[in-house]
Order: sequence, then structure tokens, then C-alpha cells
Amino acid sequence: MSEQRRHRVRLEISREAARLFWAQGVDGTSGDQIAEAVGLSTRTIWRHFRSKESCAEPIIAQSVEWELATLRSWPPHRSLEEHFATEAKRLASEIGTQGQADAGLGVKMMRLADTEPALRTAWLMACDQVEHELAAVIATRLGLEHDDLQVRLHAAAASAALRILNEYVGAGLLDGTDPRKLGDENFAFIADAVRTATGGAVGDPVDIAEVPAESGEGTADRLAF
Amino acid sequence: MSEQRRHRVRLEISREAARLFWAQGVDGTSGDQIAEAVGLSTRTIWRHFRSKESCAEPIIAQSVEWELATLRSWPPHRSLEEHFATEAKRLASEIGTQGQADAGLGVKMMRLADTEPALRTAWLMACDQVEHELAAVIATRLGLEHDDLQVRLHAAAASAALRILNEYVGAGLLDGTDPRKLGDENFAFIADAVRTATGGAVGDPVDIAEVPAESGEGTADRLAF
DNA sequence: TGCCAATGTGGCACTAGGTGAAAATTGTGG
DNA sequence: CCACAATTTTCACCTAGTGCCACATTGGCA
Repeated sequence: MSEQRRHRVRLEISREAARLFWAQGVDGTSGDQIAEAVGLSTRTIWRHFRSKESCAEPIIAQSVEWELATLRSWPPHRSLEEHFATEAKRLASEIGTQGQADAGLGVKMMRLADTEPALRTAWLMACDQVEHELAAVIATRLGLEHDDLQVRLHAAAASAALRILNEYVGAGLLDGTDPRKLGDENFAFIADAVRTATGGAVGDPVDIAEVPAESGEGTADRLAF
Repeated sequence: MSEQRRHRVRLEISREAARLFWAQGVDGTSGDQIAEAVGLSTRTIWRHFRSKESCAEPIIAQSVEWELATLRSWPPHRSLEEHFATEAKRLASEIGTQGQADAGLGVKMMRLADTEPALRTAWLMACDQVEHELAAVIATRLGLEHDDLQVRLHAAAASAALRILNEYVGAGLLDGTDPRKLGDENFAFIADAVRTATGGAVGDPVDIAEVPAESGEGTADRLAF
């Protein structure tokens, strides 16, 4: 089965699972129900997902995917707010009704995660992945290794800030905030949150030329071992 | 059953479970084995823990408990490194062999969490709780509400930094670092990491008198909704 | 001391999540 | 239409976890 095809099937299952989880809770939803809803046998569900809760992962992962993609394509010479703003504009024109529905489900799963530990896991794991990818991005921007302690600290703090903002915005949307209110000034707020969380090290444009000169400056020489 | 007694039983089960998890993996350990190791019936284990993996929670929670307790008792007029240093000294004189063994098990569970998703959950959940308690601490230090967006951002970033440092130090200890090398200069490093993650807002002494004047300054006026 | 009530524990049957392996179905090139 | 591989289904089976009732232990009280 092609990787793409597999991804689509998983996503399809995930949609139905998320819908059922939201409608009747995780405990109140059985594997059989998910299978019936998506029109596959139960066994096939377990072939695609190791557990019931993990059925929600693709829809959650997809809701952070654009953020991840945006961070991956962040050119060194641009500021974070600039890049977010242009990418958001591009995304807005590309996203279809399916994408909007998925985003809605993603937000609902985020909300469910507040009360369903099994889903909170999935959400935290998704954020965990953001953290790792962000470490790579930060490492290249600062000219350090991706497992440098300072890089890991910055990545963890920044992705934690992004998580909080995601939860905040998501909660707002579920409570009836008009999505059109999400304007450019919010990207400035997000970028500043990242700047604050990283002590100003991440968020501004970096000059390619000066990066090598700074390399090593941020490493954890002071930690005794 | 008294709350204290219940806590002790859970901890006892957790010790055996952690030992078995470390020795033979989570999947390789059955509920029956844990029950036998601790001398209780399997049924009683499930009365105390909702799942196999959650048996590791108390030992993990305990390993962040001293950190939590230290943060809770952080007086406004002291810097973070000062407070950590004195509390660590006090702790070192109080901790017994049992406490040391538990700390060792806690570090091992942290390490296992790298490969065992079920345990990573427990670890992230423990960190999640640190984040919440830290929010309360930060709120009082800054004179803001504990659910203020700025407070949540600082708490998330700071606790993420603490998590990374925990993982880093834990990994070091498991790889043979001498525990005695954990001196005062490390507390300065930790405190600086927290300072960086919070844009300098958390870590230094705060003057009680000036707190009310600053209240409201950090709120998220700029986010559009 | 002896009784009683509350509460923790054990045993056992049972549900549900999840897997292994072979049969059945679907898809695909000749 | 056939041969063949890839996927799905069917079915037996395993283990984590629950409901229920009987039993044991504890602690209060006369």
C-alpha cells in the first residue's frame, strides 16, 4: 500500500473516530463502532492503529502540521511574524472545506484532551514532535548542533509557548470567537511569545554571515558534567 | 483507608512495578507479576491503579515532588538559585536510603520513557502538573491571575526548561556521572534557564511593595479576541 | 473481652482492546 | 480468463481491566 494511500485511510478512520469521541466520549466509543462508521472490519482498524485513542492522532497531528511545515520552511533572513503572516495567507487560499472540517475536529480533540487523559497524551505527543522539529530549525538558525543543551532548552520553551497559544486560540474558537478575528497582529504576539521564551534568541531574522562566528556561544559550559 | 496509608501502598506497588519495568520492559511485565512481587492479588493492583503503566506514576511523581515542593515554598524576596541551593542542602541531609533508591528508579523511568510511549505519557503528565503549580507560583510573584495568558506562557516555558534539565541531568546520572558533581553552580544554570525562558520575569527576587503596581502589565491585550 | 460495622482484599466470571494466522476478497498484468 | 500479489476479513486466542460477592481485617464501642 502506498504511503500516501495509507495516510489517507488513517486520516479517514481518524475523522470518524474523532467525531464519535466528541459525540459520546472516548470510553463510550468502541473499536467496533469506529470500524462500522468507517466501513471497515474491526481487525483492519487495529492494523492501522495500535490503540483506540491513537485513532485520534492523525487528526491532531494534521492540526499542528501547518505550523510544523511553516517552521520548517522558515528562511533565516525573515522574522517569525513576517513568515507566519505570509504562510497563513497562502494557506487560507488553499484550504478546502475538508480542511476546515478537519481543523474543527482537531480543535475539538484538543478540548477533549482536557478531560480525557488518553487524548491529552496524543496532544502532548504531537507537541513533543513540534519540539523536536523546532530544535532542528533553531539549531540551523543559531549554527549549533540540534542536541546542544541550549538549543533543546530554547526549543522546549518555544514549543511550550506555542502549545499554550494553540490551546488558548482553540478554546476561543470553540467558545464562539469569529475566526476572521485572527489577524496579523496575532502573529506579532505569537512571535513575541517565542522571542520571550527563548530570551530573544529565536524570532528575529538572522544574518547568515554571522552565524558561524556565534557558534558555540550558547552551549552549556557551565553545567558541571 | 487513610489517605496516607493509601499513598504508601501505591508507592510500594510503584516501586516493584518500576523495578520490573526497568528489568524486563513494560510489555514484558504483566499485572500478575507486579501483584506477586508486591505480595497482593492482581485484583487489588487494579483497585489501586487504572492501568499497568500508571503503576509507574507515583515513583515518577515523587521524583518531581521535591522540585514542586521547593517551588511552592519559594519566598518572593529570594532569587531562584539561592532558594534552590538552600533547599537542596536541607534535602540532602534529610533523604534516606529509601529516598535515594526511589530517586534512582525515577530517573530510570524517565529514561525508559524515551522508548516506551506509555511511560512517556506518565512523565509528560507529571511535567504538566509542574506547569500548573508553577503557574500559581508565578502568578503570586507577579501579582497576576493564575490563568492570565502571560502567566501560562511563562509557566509553560519555564517548566519545559526544567523538564529538559531534568532529562539532561537524569541521562547524565544514568551514564555514570558522579552525583556529587551537582554543585551550586548548577542551580545558577537552572535559575538562568528559567530566567531566559520567561524573558527575565521569573527567577529574581521580587519586591512585595511593587507587585500591585505592575499588575495587569503582562496581560494579553494584544491578542485580538 | 466480645461484638459489630466499615472497609480493604481475594476469587471468579466476564467484557473489551488487541494480535496471529489462515481464508477470502480485491486488484493487476499477461 | 488466469495467475499472482496485496489487503481485508474471519476466527481463535491472549491479556488488561471490571463487576460482584464472599471473606478477612481493622477500629470503635459497650
